Amino acid sequence: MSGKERLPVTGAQGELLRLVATGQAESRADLARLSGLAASSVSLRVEELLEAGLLVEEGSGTSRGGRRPRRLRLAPSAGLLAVADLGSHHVRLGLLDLSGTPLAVQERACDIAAGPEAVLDWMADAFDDLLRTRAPSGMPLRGVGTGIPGPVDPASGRVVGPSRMPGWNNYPVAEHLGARYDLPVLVENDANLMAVGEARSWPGSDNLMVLKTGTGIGCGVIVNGHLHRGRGAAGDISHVRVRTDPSVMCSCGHPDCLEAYASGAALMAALAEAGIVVDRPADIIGLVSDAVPEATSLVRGAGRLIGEVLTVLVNFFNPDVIAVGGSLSAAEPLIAAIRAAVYERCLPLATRDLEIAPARAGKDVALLGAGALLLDAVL
Amino acid sequence: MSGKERLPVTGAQGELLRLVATGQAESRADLARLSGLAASSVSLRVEELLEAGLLVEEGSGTSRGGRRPRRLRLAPSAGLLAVADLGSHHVRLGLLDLSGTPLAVQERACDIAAGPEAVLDWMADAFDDLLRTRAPSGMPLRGVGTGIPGPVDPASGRVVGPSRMPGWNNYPVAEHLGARYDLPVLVENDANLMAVGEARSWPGSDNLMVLKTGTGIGCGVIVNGHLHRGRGAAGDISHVRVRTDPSVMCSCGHPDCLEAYASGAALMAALAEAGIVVDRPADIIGLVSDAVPEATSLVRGAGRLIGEVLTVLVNFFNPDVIAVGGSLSAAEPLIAAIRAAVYERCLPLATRDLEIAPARAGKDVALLGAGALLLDAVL
DNA sequence: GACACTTCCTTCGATATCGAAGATATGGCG
DNA sequence: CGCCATATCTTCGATATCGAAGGAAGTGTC
Repeated sequence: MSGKERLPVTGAQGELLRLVATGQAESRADLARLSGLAASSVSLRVEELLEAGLLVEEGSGTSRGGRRPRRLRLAPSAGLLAVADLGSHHVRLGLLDLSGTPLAVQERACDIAAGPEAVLDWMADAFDDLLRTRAPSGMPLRGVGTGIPGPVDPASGRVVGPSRMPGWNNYPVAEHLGARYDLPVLVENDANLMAVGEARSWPGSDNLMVLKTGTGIGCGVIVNGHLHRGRGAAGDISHVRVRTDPSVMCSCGHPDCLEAYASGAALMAALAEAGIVVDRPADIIGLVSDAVPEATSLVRGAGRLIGEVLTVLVNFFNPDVIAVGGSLSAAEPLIAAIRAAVYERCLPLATRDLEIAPARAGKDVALLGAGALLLDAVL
Repeated sequence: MSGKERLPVTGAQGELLRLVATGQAESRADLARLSGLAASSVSLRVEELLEAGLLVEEGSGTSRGGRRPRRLRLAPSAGLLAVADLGSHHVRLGLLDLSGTPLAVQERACDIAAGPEAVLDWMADAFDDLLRTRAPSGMPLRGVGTGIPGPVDPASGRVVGPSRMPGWNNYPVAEHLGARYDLPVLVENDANLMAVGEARSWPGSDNLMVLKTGTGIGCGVIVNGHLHRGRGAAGDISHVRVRTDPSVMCSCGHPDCLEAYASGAALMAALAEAGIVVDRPADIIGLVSDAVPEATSLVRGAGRLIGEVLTVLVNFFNPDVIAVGGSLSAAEPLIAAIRAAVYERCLPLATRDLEIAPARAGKDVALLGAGALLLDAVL
């Protein structure tokens, strides 16, 4: 994160604007309740925001037994956020309004191995392209953010020791983007962005684990409503040792990592050994739907291993929700096996109200997450 | 937690008083920096607190290159907290001033199996006794708190499904104490209190795991400077399945729990099989110091198992510090083995700045933790 | 020891927030 | 339909906070 606030708002105004943008508040009364400010102060600030053209009043909401609230919304002209989710072989790009609603999203092929400068410049060109062709004119860009498929040092916005991003190690991504856009810039691990985005689909739940099951196994953690970064690598579960019979060496140099057995890559390798060749982890879903026994059995085994790792974390962390996303999450046996392992082995107190479910937020989760985090930097 | 604020302080005053009480601030200038209030506002509030007799001005601090600050301290007459740490066979009782400094501490035998009403009434009698004999007269009691060796529902102050506290299940501890003292009452799991107390000895570290190695294995978690409770059972690591050869059934009904191998109770049982009989887990320390090979080997094995469980949690949670306390923590091989396992197996990013060390805060940690949490309810 | 510089704390007018009271709009009920 | 209860929003005087300016009490330097 870098850059400065760009919106002409003072202290309390930003707080109010954020509450409206995130959809938590729809009226002055909501704002008073959520912000803790007096109703009269809210009215004054809202008045200023209306005059500044950042908020608009639009019709009225539903009555809660008394006078109907006058509904407040973010002005469409308040601005845009440009966000991306960088994967190993493709990137998802989007324009969001300040409330985090996507105005335009597209997916393009992109080889991350081309190196940081090429990829980031290409990404920025793609942003400019989107802005030119898909954005209503006169809407200012307020922030830029991207997800990275590897560890990111949140303070510096650098990539730190990525395993599958040759040439990116220690590259100052935020700085590079900041040089092109004089705006708040967000650089964050992709699983973390997914967690932030997914968390918005679980109102009322403040502690979540969000799994990303694809080629690898990622995980983002929301504690008390906020992304937990630890020292920058928090949420990793893929290099945990699992209990298995044959010993397999993981690319990280340790034996028997979860990733070496339960990741999409590992499943594809195992299928290939059985003579079934697929291109992408997502193709495994089709095999499972078609009831190909090898695939189903492998997926179930992966779920069991993931579940066993989760037992430790569920006892320790006591989340409200474990949301399973990523390309493998559509496989029902996967989630079923995870549930079985967790519910069997964990403390009753820890699983009493625990929900283990497929992710709800759809393909744009990471973009939504980037938008949510960027909003904090912009307001 | 229940009861109301008792101190006659309004909003900002409480915040300032807390900063002084916790030792974070010693002067008006400190208060201004830490509270975010303007220096002028701080002066006004401090003036009121001085007049109310809650703060006193006492000499001057050391210069930081300019005028020396006028040192502020909590008035001794501001009040007292009565805190206890209930164990299976003994209880530690203390009186603290509002800054959390112990004025009197004592340990008494006490059988928790006598049931909640008997134990709690006995505890309250002991508090009254301490107040009568050890407290300067005229110092009002401001809050009461106790640690419980089992899970506590933080909202209701009830014990929930304890394993070694017959008769306590679902008992409303906070309510019972609240009926006797019309004051803020705190009831919390003992490992959690220990974590809160220990965290104060690690300034600058916001994410900690604090282990309590004794008869059982407890763990408290501090995330972002605050105790993480999850749904009430967070921090449990004792019923995690470990990789061992012979299968042993744990009292919880599952095979191969960490507790069944690495707890003080398990070590004592294993020593007994080798013909070495000890009374308490703490006695094992002596055996290790005397280089009794069976003891050393067992302790090292326990450390390795604990360390293996911690690898998962370190990768996931990325703490700054793992502090190891409890009666077994004085055994050097235990911590050495934990360190070895964690540093060998965890991601470099997660262990880069991780400190694994014996707990620093001494025997009164839990009492200090209770004081720290109570302070939030009192101010 | 005079001087510049730093930090601490207070004074005082400007500004932001509060809270009680009232104005406005709505649903429910006899 | 009239009236009450409820909720939303505004008005306005009281209060709390701020911030700039300045006084007080140090340190360090020549």
